Amino acid sequence: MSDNQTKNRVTIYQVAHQANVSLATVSRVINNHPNVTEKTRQRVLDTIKVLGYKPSALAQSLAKAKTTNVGIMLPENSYVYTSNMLSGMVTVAKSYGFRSSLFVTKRIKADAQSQVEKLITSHVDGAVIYDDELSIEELSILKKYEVPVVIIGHEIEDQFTASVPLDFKSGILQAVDAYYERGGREITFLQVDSEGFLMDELRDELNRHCREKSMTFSIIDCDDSYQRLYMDMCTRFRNNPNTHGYFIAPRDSLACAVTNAATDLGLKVPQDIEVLSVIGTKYSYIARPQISSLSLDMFMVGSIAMRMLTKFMTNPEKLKKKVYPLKANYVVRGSTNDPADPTL
Amino acid sequence: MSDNQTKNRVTIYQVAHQANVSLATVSRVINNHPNVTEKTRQRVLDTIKVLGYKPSALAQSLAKAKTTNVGIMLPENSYVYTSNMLSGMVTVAKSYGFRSSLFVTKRIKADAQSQVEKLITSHVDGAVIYDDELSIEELSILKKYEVPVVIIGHEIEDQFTASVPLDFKSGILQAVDAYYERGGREITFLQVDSEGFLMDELRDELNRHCREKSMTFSIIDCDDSYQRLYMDMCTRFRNNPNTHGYFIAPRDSLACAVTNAATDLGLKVPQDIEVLSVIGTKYSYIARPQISSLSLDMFMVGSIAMRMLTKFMTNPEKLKKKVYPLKANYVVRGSTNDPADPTL
DNA sequence: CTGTTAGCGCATTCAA
DNA sequence: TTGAATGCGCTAACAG
Repeated sequence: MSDNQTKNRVTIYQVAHQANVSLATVSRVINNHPNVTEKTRQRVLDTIKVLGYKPSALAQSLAKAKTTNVGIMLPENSYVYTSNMLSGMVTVAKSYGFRSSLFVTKRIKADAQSQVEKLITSHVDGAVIYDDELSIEELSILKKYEVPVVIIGHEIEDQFTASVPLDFKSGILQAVDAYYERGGREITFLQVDSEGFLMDELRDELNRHCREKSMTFSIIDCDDSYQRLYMDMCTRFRNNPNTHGYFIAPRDSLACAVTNAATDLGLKVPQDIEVLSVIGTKYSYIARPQISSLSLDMFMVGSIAMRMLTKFMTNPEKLKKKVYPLKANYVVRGSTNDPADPTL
Repeated sequence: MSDNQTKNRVTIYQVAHQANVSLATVSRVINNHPNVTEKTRQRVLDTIKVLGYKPSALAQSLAKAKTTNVGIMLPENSYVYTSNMLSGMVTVAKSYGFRSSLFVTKRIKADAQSQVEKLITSHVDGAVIYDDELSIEELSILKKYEVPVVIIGHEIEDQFTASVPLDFKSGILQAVDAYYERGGREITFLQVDSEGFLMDELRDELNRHCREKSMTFSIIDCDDSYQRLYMDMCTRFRNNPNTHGYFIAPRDSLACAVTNAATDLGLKVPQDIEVLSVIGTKYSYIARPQISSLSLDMFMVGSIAMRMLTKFMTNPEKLKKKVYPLKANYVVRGSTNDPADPTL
């Protein structure tokens, strides 16, 4: 089976021979070059069909020094929002005629780096990267190979790098300030091990902000698992029946772990405790109580990033805005005490 | 930018020249061939490092007629369970040294076919396919190119095809029978437009089964959207305040649309209506009330399929079981009236 | 142990 | 309009 690629693959030579033309002509037909008689073009097209010839993207890429292949780099753990993002990227890439190669990275720097190398050896024409572990250094390898890259999450910009920074910060601060306004002083941040530095930055910023306003800011370290967090919160609430405060969870499922644990132990949400999910998905409004969250359509984020990349690859000078910041909106739902949002 | 691949790419020639050896020797070093002096090996390794040489997977693949590239084919719409499956596939592929190319298909036959062609032109060494639109015919093209394929969802087996059939049927029937035993007679099936024939088969089987037991079996056509289904169910329940019966939804989010609409309009779940989700994910137990569902770890499904593929590609005779059926377990939760499951 | 050579399948000059 | 020749970057015999 190791030779399955060659055994039965019809090559351009066979087509040429069968159609009584040179392989150059076949190549011209394949690539829609003008200088071919309609007659011979038809003949070639026919034998292509008869032989079931499919050009080898491999050989084409090698000869053209172009792959029509884009790389997509994502953290290994798959969440609803990353899969939405991925979906957006792949859909757009496909519509522009690009194939998508997926590179997943563990939350370890060495792995991220090795994936960047694979990106290079894979000869992708460009890449969209959403990976918190990757610093600018790692990405500089890519620059050397002059492969256009779009970074999601950070603001980076140079000759071969564009970016789609994501702003969750202002939305969070808005939510926290609203909480402060109505008298709240107690913030609890659920910290998952190595969520990436997007979330780390958020935590630090939040910490600073709370300090300024002299609110208490505590951190709960937790696993990235609904079940375990649910258990932990249950024991927590059981040991401390009059818990109150404002809980901030990185994602819907973890936010639900908090609301469910609270509800199941007789605490009222949002009367006793309030809960906010940083990255909201549709499960924000499917859950009961619905979760107040920051809303940003990650499918759209992925689409935009990939659209930027295609422009970047084919027409770099046309890409005016190399930085396209996106902001997540704070959407008030039932898990916080904010005055009801009239838009709901 | 169109020439970015060649411009700065260090080739094997440059390394050979710099290290004062022939390109064959460099190739040997790269591929860990034994017959190289430790001294020259080091010299080559050093200059590789200095020059920052990265072998071109493209040229390698062309020369070796092997790509170490696997194709993954999935429907375009991304659900939690497909992304879990994808995650499992990619993780395993990576651990075996394969890169993953993603091919997404619209729910249209022509598109599925064109993606199969891309699979061929892409020179993947093998592919895992989960796509309900693809019949055996379409897949036969792959056979001609002798590319090993693992199909998820259907039972197919021949020289170049293995499969991981998924059995949701027996679980569903078990649930429905239990409903029958406790006196229930009214089944309602939520049918999403072109969910694929996995779900279609299930519906037909269910219909037959209900007919046999003289239960009523009605179908509600609905969109693939939580929000719209929620609205539809709301008006339905409003117009019909004493609705009862057993609702079967294809996925958690749609099942939640039913339970939420019911609950929000004062109906009790599971006292008034019961709800079952066919493909259950963690949102089955995150939602309130929790959703009874068929449970099958799709990450595992993806992992298994990909592991089969790697065996299939490298050592086809070693793959004893070319069909590896997986069965989804019926897990009782709060949305149905089954006697409580002691395992919970 | 190392170098020479001939492809892999195709695009693209340059002649004809 | 077409064909012959060359090369993309690398591997794999085959010599030496």
